[in-house]
Amino acid sequence: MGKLSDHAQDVSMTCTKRPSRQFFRRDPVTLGRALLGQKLVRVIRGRRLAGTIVETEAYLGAIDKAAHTYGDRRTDRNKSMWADGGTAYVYFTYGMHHCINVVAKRVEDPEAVLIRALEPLEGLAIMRRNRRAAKQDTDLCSGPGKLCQALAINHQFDGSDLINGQQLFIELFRRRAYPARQIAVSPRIGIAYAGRWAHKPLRFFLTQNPHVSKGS
DNA sequence: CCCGTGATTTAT
DNA sequence: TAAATCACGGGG
Repeated sequence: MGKLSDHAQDVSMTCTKRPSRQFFRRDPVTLGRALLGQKLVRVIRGRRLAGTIVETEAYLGAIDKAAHTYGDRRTDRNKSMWADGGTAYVYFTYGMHHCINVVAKRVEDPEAVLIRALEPLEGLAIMRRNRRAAKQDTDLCSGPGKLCQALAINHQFDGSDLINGQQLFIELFRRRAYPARQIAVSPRIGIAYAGRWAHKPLRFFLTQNPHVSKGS
C-alpha cells in the first residue's frame, strides 16, 4: 500500500467525473480556488498525461490591468476569453511558451483562471521526454509554460471545450474544494507593470506543495 | 544576472 | 513600417 496523495487523504474524497458547465460559470476567484486539486488531463495516442492543479491565478476581465482583456481589447489572440465558462484560452508568448487559462463566467464575460502548476500524476515518463530540461519531477509542471510543454498543450486547443474535450479536459478529482486554510494567497507573478493590480491577492496555491512554481 | 524567440501590440 | 513588449524558462 503506497503513500496516500496530498490531494486525497481518503479515496472516498476522489472521483473522475467531468465537471458541469455551472462549475466554470463562477467568478475567477472562486473558480481559481475550486480548480485546486482537480485534474487536467491530456490524451495523446490513447495515453493519459495528467496532474492535479496546485497553483492558479485569477484574471478579472476589462478592469484588470494585468489581464489580456484589459480595456475590453478584443483581438484575434484573446477572442476565446469571451467564450462560455469551461473554454480554454491558450496563448503563445516570449517566442517559445504556451500558457493555458480556463475561461470563467459566461459568454461575453472575459474572465479567466491561469493554470500555473500541476502535480504530475499520470504519464510521467512521457512528460519527462517532453521536458528534457527538467532535472527532477518537481520541474515537470511547476510553471505555466512548463506544464504546457509537459502535456503538449499548444494553440490547437485555444477555444476548445474543457468539459467535453477528448484530448484535453478537466476531471473532478476532489469532491469538495480545498478549505481556505489549505490555500495560500499571494500577488500574481510576472505582472509588475500592472500598477495597483500587481499587488492584488489573486494567486492561489496549495500550501507546502513542492510542485508550485518558484515564481514567488 | 542575462538572454532566446516570435507573435502581438504600440509608436512613429 | 519600425520598435517595444511579453501572465516564461534556462543557464550563469
